[in-house]
Amino acid sequence: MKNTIYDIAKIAHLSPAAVSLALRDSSEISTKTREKVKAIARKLNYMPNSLARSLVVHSTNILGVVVHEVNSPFLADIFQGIQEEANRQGYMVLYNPVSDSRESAVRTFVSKQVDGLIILPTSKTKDDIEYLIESNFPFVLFSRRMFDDRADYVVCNNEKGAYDMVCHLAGLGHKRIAYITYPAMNSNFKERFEGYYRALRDNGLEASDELVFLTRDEETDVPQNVEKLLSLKNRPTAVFTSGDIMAARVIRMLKERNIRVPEDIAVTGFNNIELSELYDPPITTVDHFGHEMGSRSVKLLLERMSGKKTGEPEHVIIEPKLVVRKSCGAGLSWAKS
Amino acid sequence: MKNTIYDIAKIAHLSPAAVSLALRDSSEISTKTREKVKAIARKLNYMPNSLARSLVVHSTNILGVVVHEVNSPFLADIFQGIQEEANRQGYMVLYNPVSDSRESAVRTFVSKQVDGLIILPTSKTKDDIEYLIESNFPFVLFSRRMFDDRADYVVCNNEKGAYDMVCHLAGLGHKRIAYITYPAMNSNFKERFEGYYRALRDNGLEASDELVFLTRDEETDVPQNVEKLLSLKNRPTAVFTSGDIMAARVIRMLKERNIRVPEDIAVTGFNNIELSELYDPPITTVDHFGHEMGSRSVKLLLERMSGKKTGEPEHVIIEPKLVVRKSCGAGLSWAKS
DNA sequence: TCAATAAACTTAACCGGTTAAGCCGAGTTG
DNA sequence: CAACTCGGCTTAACCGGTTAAGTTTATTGA
Repeated sequence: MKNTIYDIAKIAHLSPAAVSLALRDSSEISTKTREKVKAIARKLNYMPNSLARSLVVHSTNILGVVVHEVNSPFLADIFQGIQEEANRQGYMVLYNPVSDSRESAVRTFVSKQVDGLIILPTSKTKDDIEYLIESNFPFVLFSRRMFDDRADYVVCNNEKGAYDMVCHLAGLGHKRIAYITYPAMNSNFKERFEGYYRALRDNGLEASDELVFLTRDEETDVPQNVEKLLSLKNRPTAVFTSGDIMAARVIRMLKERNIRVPEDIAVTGFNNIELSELYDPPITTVDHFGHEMGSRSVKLLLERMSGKKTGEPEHVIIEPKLVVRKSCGAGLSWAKS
Repeated sequence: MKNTIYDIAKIAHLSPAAVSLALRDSSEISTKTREKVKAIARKLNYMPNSLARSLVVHSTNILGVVVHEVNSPFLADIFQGIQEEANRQGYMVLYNPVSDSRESAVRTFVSKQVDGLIILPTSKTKDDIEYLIESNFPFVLFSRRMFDDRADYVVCNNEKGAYDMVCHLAGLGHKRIAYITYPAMNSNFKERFEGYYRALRDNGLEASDELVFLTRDEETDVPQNVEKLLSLKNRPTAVFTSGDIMAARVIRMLKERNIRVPEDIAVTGFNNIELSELYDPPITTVDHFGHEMGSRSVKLLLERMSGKKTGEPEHVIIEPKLVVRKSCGAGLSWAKS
């Protein structure tokens, strides 16, 4: 059942090398024997063993993806982008052990001889990335800025995204704009903070600590934060959140308290995950172009792997786009006042 | 930079075989040399080449996953389950080319020498599965019933899920229960149909063609179907949908027409994806236990691979669970009438 | 004390391909 | 007609590990 080129060679009265060449359509073999070889291969249901090939050609056509949080919906379209681009270019994608604490996922990947790595950098991957840089192994980071001067990465311009969103809210007439966010534990959230503050400044709006709400755990902290927000003497009329899921949670919580969204309070999100379009009301958000982020990551990685691109790390910054839907109250009469 | 056991052997004045044994903690090697070898390996930053190993031991510790629709949210928790269980057992997961039409994903996987395959069967995979059965390659199907007598699979009891849901709606007092669904193109949808009808029968309710709405494309067909549904002379008071996303779409559409959910019309879904808990109102649905489906698939596959399980194909049927939330109107007073 | 046994390695074949180098006979050229 | 070219194939080394079988030395048992 398991046939090799040796089996074919025997039947065809050829050397294994000839079979190998024939199967790969080498011009060194006559058309006649090529056909013969292929016919036999077909008859035997022959399947080449990629391992053997990879071992000698030093390439597996596999890309590794390293992420520690797998099920984040904001990763969904990024993965999709990675997949599609990788497949288009003839690569398969191998995902890392989710909770593989025994051993570093990166090491495992290198051992498996993947041709390149696509990594969502976290504090956990720091050592691994150092290792990759040292060993000159091709990789690209995505979604977060890290190792700025030493690594390729493709990220979204989070500062701009947040800035645009808050400007949009300000443009609708909102004076007090709250911000509910994850703590600034990585570049994404740091930059969204900066965008938020810059927008407030540029629009002459007050920036106050009481308008910023940190949530570590969505399930428990969001309710608390919403309560705090509502109890403010001068209640905000808009709340920008650093994620669509968070926005959805906030919206529902407000509605449960009979506060209308967007009529009483506008709520907006970030990322533009599938949910935001489906939600009621549809959530105004900023599209981080995850699909593009994924495909660009792959493209950049492949360029680096091919050796065409050398030297300075390249930093791809994807410009996000404001997606105006209902939850911000755009077009409502009160907003014009 | 790229070291092999030969490099280590040279330095340690040993044979490559000894190094190989030492690195794998074979008892055939003295503790002293083992330590020496490991020290050298560490110093050289040695990484074993899995390909070489796999080539001779005939195992890659990689599982392949074949799906044609990648981004379905109902796959998210299944994937998660597959990942986690696979990793727990020391396997990595390789995903198939999304749109790989050039060549069958299954063939590619077999060529890459994955140890086993987890397949969401569709009409496209029919030939591939025949091939796998013939060549006695270990695989397991999931989510859909197919090749009943010849393949292992793990599926959700869709008939029961639909039955329970419709019974629940009937129990709330609904007399006319509509069903908006994808066409019965696979076992899942077929079974949900059966469950729907059985529940109607068992509750003495009318089953009429005008209550069943087929949607092929959610974006375009759902609005149309909702219109049709609303224009029915005897308007249904509940609509069961064959998916949470569909349910969300229906709910929003109804609300846009100022029809309250669940007060005017109850709407329920299927699968219990993340969205359904977040939605407003939270969607009553049936949990298909995707995570468990994923992990059970892996477990079953590994049993088959190990040779411990032989003979008759095993069919794992996961019992779904009704998840009552708000969208069905449970607890509302009108429902009791 | 000497064969038998065990411990600790080494040798060499092997996994299933690829590929550089070599070989051979037919055709071309000077 | 010798020299050369070249198409078409074979040989053999190689990729980087694993493993069965063999070797050597120390240990044990009778």
